[in-house]
Amino acid sequence: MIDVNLLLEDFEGTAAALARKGVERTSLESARTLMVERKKLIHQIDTARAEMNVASKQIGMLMGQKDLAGAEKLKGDVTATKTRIADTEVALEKTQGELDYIILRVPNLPSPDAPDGKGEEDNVIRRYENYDPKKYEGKTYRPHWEVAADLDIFDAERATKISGAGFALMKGDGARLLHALIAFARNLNQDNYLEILPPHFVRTDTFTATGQLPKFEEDAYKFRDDDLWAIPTGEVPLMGMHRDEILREEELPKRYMAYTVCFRREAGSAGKDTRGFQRVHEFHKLEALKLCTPEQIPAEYESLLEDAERPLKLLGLPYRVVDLCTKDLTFSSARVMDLEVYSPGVDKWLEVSSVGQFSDFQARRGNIRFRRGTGKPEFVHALNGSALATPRVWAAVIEHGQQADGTVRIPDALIPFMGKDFIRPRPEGGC
RNA sequence: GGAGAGGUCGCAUAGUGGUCUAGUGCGCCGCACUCGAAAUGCGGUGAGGCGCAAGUCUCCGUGGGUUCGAAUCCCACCCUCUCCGCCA
Repeated sequence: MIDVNLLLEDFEGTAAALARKGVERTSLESARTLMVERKKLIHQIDTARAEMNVASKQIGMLMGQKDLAGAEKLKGDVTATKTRIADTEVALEKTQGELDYIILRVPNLPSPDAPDGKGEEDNVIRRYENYDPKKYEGKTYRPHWEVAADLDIFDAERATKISGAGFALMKGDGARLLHALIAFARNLNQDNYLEILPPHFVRTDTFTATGQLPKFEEDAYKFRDDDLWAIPTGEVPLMGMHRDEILREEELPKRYMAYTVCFRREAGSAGKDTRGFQRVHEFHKLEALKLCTPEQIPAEYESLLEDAERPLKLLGLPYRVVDLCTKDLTFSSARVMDLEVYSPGVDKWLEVSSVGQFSDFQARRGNIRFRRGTGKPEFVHALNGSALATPRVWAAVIEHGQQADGTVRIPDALIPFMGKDFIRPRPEGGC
């Protein structure tokens, strides 16, 4: 959530920044009015409570002096004050509820550096890497699901048989490729990130603190008998780790990575990008996340972007870096660079990583702070991105490595993790 | 899953209805003493809200309840420890 005090301290500036994300000025004005009302009510309640505390103390003194009549009289006064407090509290609760409703739906302020725009078409392509259009001219590239089906390393029908639509099942070298990709990426980052292997199921309070609820409730898997949710990304447990903590400035930046399975219901996206391996309910991902001070953001963001690009470079995949415009930024992000790999099989650019700055938007929700010396706690700033997301990178390796004879060439960098240089059809009867 | 014990201001502890606006020790910060340090002494030492400020309100695992008044009593839940049972 945003800092609500911004609405009182710098309403015009805040409204202008949020307008770049398409936020209506009227809802912000309502929030500001509610803020003023809220402060007024809190002041009334505090004053009344102070009266009550004094009176209660006097009652204790009178009782000690055996002045029961005096005590009884005061009790009556306190009861009246209590009623008044209760009434004001009801009003406060209502005001707070209305304020929360608005504020929880206000997106993060975009970074001043983020390009202006009205939608996807205004995103700015910063650069292309390893991409030469001529390389694909006059050549036929089959989509990954065809190549994979012929090699029998991916079995969508049986995945559907056992779990329903939207699930993947990998076989033989397909499964091996997935593990190789993850191991490869973990290796690349092992010196710069502390690896965490977190739980995949988290409690409602964690899910709420990291901003998944209420917004993504429809897209999450919930357990029937326990208060647990299946994580849609490793970001959830990683952000949850330091919830309600005050870190020391010297501890920052914290750099974490976590390999997790990610679970998403993808409700409402049926039929969209669903072919092959592009959108599934369960996939594997290595997530990188950093917590830092505001001053550390530029350097940490740059290195995070490099870390997200490195595997793509080493795998020899053509990709481009897309600077998302204000309107295309997600709810909680201030700045995002999408990494999109070119898929020659479908002639499309597919997002494989979103490297984002979230400023203190998430930390405020999760109450993650740090302290400079003996100063007041401040909220930490968060950055995160996929260090490697398997479904799409897996597909890209298959498409780019496909050979005329139906085999798939494994990129050199991946061979040590794959244990072989080609994926070939399995011999009949062999394992 | 069953039985028992317990969760207090960074750590350790005290506190069983009214100077607890939570005491003490350790740690930490400041000052004094010192050439400097140790030791010692004195003072301070959490988070959040409201307020220009003085100040004030809330927080003793969480949420309810009883009471004029709750760390303290009652209920539910969460977590930790010990023992028993069950089980990869």
